[in-house]
Amino acid sequence: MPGVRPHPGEPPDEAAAGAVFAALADPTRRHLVTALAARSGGATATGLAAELPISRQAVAKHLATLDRAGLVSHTRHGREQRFELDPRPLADAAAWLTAVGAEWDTRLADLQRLLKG
Amino acid sequence: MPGVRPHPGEPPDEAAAGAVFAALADPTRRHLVTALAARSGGATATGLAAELPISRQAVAKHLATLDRAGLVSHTRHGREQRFELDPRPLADAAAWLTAVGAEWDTRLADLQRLLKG
DNA sequence: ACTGTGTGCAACCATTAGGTTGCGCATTCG
DNA sequence: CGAATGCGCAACCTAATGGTTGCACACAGT
Repeated sequence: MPGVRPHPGEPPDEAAAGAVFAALADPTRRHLVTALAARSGGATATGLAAELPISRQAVAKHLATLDRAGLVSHTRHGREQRFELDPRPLADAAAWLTAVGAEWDTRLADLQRLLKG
Repeated sequence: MPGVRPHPGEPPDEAAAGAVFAALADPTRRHLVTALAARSGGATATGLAAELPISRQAVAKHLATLDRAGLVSHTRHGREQRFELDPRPLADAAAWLTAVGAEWDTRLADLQRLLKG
């Protein structure tokens, strides 16, 4: 199961997490990610653009952004290029989130322990 | 433990997750979030700006952005305004990530089951 | 009462981001 | 071969973003 399984022991990769957050900051990109998550066979830029109100080139740009964040892998198949989701960086982002939440929780616990005596 | 504890049963809040991703897309904002996670007492804009290479107003803008995303709560204390981390929206973002990862995993499993049998 | 410190508001600036159109090239299909 | 389809590249436009400076106002401490 290569999906999202954050492991508390590993220090969160700030750079990778930041790249993922930046990539997922755009609603269109989030839609593309969910669309790719539902198509295990992968999809083409034109195919994805067909179900969106924007042009193919805009989709291609978004896919390039997702590629730079490591969230997508592209394979040339004849004259068409299929994009497939790579969920591994999602784990880095999830790890960052849980790390911050955990830090907060421990700080809060420290504070309460301090107040109680 | 009010921190990050994603619950698979609940459908992920797309809007909240998107707001969190957009908020955390900026490295300065991520730094502010981690800094606030380490200070359970909260911090002021000027205090946070002191340990950053940018102006107080820039920090204030970032804090306002984090506030809009629900990641921070501000309380006026005399003439100074203290900002405190609110980690709850982080759970929405984490839930979104795990949901996408889980979707991908099941799609992949379906595909492999299809190929094998 | 006066001075200093912390905020808030506004104008302004440069860069990035999301999107479009147009064109040229390669590959598949009739 | 010729037509159509899918991509990639480049130029361009607009709006948003991250940052700055300047100023006015409120509250604290002496």
